[in-house]
Amino acid sequence: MTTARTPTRNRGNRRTEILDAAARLFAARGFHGVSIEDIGGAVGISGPALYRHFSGKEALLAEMLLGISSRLRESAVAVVTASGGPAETLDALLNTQITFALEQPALITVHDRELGNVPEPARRQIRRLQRLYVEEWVTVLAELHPSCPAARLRAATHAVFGLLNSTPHSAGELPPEAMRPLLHAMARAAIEAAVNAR
Amino acid sequence: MTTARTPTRNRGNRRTEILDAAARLFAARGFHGVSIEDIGGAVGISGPALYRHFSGKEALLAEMLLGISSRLRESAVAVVTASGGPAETLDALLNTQITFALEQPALITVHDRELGNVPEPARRQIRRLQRLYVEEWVTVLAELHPSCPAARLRAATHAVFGLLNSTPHSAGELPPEAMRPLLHAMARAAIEAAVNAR
DNA sequence: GCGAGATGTTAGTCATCATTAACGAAACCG
DNA sequence: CGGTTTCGTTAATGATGACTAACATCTCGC
Repeated sequence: MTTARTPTRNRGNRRTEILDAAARLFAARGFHGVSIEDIGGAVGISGPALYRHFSGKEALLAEMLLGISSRLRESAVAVVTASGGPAETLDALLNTQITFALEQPALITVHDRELGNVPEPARRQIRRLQRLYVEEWVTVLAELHPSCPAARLRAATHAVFGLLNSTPHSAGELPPEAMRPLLHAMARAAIEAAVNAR
Repeated sequence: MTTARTPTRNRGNRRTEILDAAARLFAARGFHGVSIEDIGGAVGISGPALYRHFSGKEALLAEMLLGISSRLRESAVAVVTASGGPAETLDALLNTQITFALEQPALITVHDRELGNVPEPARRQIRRLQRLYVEEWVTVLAELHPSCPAARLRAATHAVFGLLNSTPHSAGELPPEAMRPLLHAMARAAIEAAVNAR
């Protein structure tokens, strides 16, 4: 009915298009605050058509979170293996996380709010990837500061994530070109302070 | 039926008891992920009894967020007016925010996730209180660093909130006695770095 | 002792929503 | 072309959940 849409070249794009729209909606209103109809509407199809692409709402969320955490983890691994010294590695880790936070604020938001709504086979896997991601950071920090206990490094890492992921809240305060070095400098300084215990 | 409960000395406590339980549930599963029945069950009453205390689920959330943001704002005002120099004031602001984040992680979580579910008369007021709270911080920071543009101070403030409010994620990594000075040192260093632009 | 108010309870009601069913049409394959 | 796959559509269906109604009970002020 809706004229000749979808020129068939949308081969695998529908899925990612749906995932993108759903991420925005979930970030804005929460998983349970968004209906299947809302998600479909956001990409121009309506309601149950989603079931041609995903087996259900929870499966859609699971794939979304799995995608985010594995992308993050992969980029961290890439940075760490390609590395020169640990100081440059830390810099690169900061840069990738900042880029992600600035470019995909919706994904960042969903990533640390909605894990509880993922059903169990996938949840464990996502948690595992998240843990591995944190451990990449902790390992690099431990190389830089071997005398600092791991628990403190882990706590500091979480705090830095909080700092960097605050961008969804401060959207619009500064242009991204200014935000990027600001976040980098703040995070670096915070890490230094965390490690130089008293 | 349920024996002789509620010795009548629970005069205004039921409301706050309900608000506490609801905060924990909302923090864990999100506003739409929690039913009226769940909230009632968490305080030993069941379901529609809540309507004896609140006019509805959204009103309950509104009162919760209003309470949080006005408490935060009040404590900031108290700190600022009682102040010696700006440096001590900033320290005191950090301490109150850290105390709040460590002692009431559920409230912190709800506070920056669920504003979108508050209906409109109250939402504006909560936003206003949040804005005023941020401005208390920005004012103090501006006294300390007059040459730094306000937009940058605001962005830095949001980033520091992200850092301090990360405690719900890092729960259990360190005991609160260790967490408190760690967060304080990290936040202080991050602010210094933010202000010493390049 | 007794009406009133406060606080609960259980049984509807009415929406919303995820999911399924049954059906259509375009594109691709042969 | 004719059949199959792909991607949509619009009706059910069945749960769940917010809110209302009708009905106790308990404590108090008097």
